[in-house]
Amino acid sequence: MRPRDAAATEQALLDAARARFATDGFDRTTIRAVAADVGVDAALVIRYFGSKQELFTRAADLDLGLPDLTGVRAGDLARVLVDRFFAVWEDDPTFLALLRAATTSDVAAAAMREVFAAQVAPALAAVTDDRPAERAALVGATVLGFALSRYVLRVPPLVSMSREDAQTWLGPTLRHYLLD
Amino acid sequence: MRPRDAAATEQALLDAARARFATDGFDRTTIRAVAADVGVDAALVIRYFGSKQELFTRAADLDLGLPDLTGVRAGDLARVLVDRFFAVWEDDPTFLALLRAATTSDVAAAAMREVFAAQVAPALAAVTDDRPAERAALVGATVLGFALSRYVLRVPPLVSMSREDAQTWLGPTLRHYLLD
DNA sequence: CCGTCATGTCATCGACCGATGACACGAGGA
DNA sequence: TCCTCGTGTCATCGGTCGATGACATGACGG
Repeated sequence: MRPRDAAATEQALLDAARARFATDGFDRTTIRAVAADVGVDAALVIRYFGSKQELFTRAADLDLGLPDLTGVRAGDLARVLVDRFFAVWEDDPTFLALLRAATTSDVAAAAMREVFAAQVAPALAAVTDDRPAERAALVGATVLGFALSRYVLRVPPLVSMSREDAQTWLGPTLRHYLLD
Repeated sequence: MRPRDAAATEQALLDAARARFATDGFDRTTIRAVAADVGVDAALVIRYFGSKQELFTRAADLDLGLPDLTGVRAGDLARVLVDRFFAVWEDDPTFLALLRAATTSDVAAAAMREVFAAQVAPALAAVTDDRPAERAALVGATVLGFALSRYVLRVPPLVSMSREDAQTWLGPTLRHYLLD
């Protein structure tokens, strides 16, 4: 029996929503399904979050956890970034939810740009001061393209690629965008 | 007054559907809207294509027009590929429609994989015979990430990037994936 | 033991969508 | 001229969704 605990219920709804948004995208995710996953009535979701859009905004709040790259040696950059990549994409459905939603929702696309502007660009600015926004965007595009192909499109050679191989392939690309 | 020409009407519906799918994605595109764009009744769309899914499949049939890369010098590879990139993404809404749909539809994702397998991989196999599938997938991921960031997410530094700059940035990456 | 309020449910609304089948129109041939 | 058939329309169905507001329930304090 679920205890009558609003905070816990709200958290459970956010978790369920993240999972649904990640696998189904924004449009195909229904408030009814999220509520059913948690075992409550759909009306409760609206009561807590006001609207489906607001539920998404709350569920897709994202922290990439990028470390301070100041002083990281050039040779270690790729390893650090690719490690973060796998942590963010494989251990947490949030980014996948955001990506799936961003292709059909302006609000989600704006949220994604905000992640770049607030987290990626500042972190990478510690590595270079030549056209940092452009370089950060290219790194972002690289990461998104790899994630899209591997986790969404499921292109076979990328699905089965080991983390080490990913490191080996992506490393020189990331270094090129950041340092060349 | 539209002449009563089934073939022309069907073609107009396919064009309108491509445009709608490209901007709105699969779910938000309605048969009613496509029909209204052409000026016919929604029932006619169903009569011609059977279902919305089938309409999409017909509309998203895609030809990348990749040239034969045999004998293209390494220094020219990037230019050729980036040229094709812009032709495919900026002059034709088909790929954008496929990309938007692929993030929320297994059928569209499968269609995208098919494009890789049938067009990208064979074309790039002419350049290398060391792990060609892996290399082609990485090139594809690069291209998709750039397109996603530029045309869908509209990340500012990429939106305003000139073709020449795109060439300069992406060139070494593509060469790395194809030749290193 | 009772009342209150937070927590959660139920019934329902209005809108929209994909799809169906019957019907209208109009050009071209017998 | 009239009939036929290709082309397109109309009315409608069944279903789903987000959202709303009234109502139920149960824990906790007095």
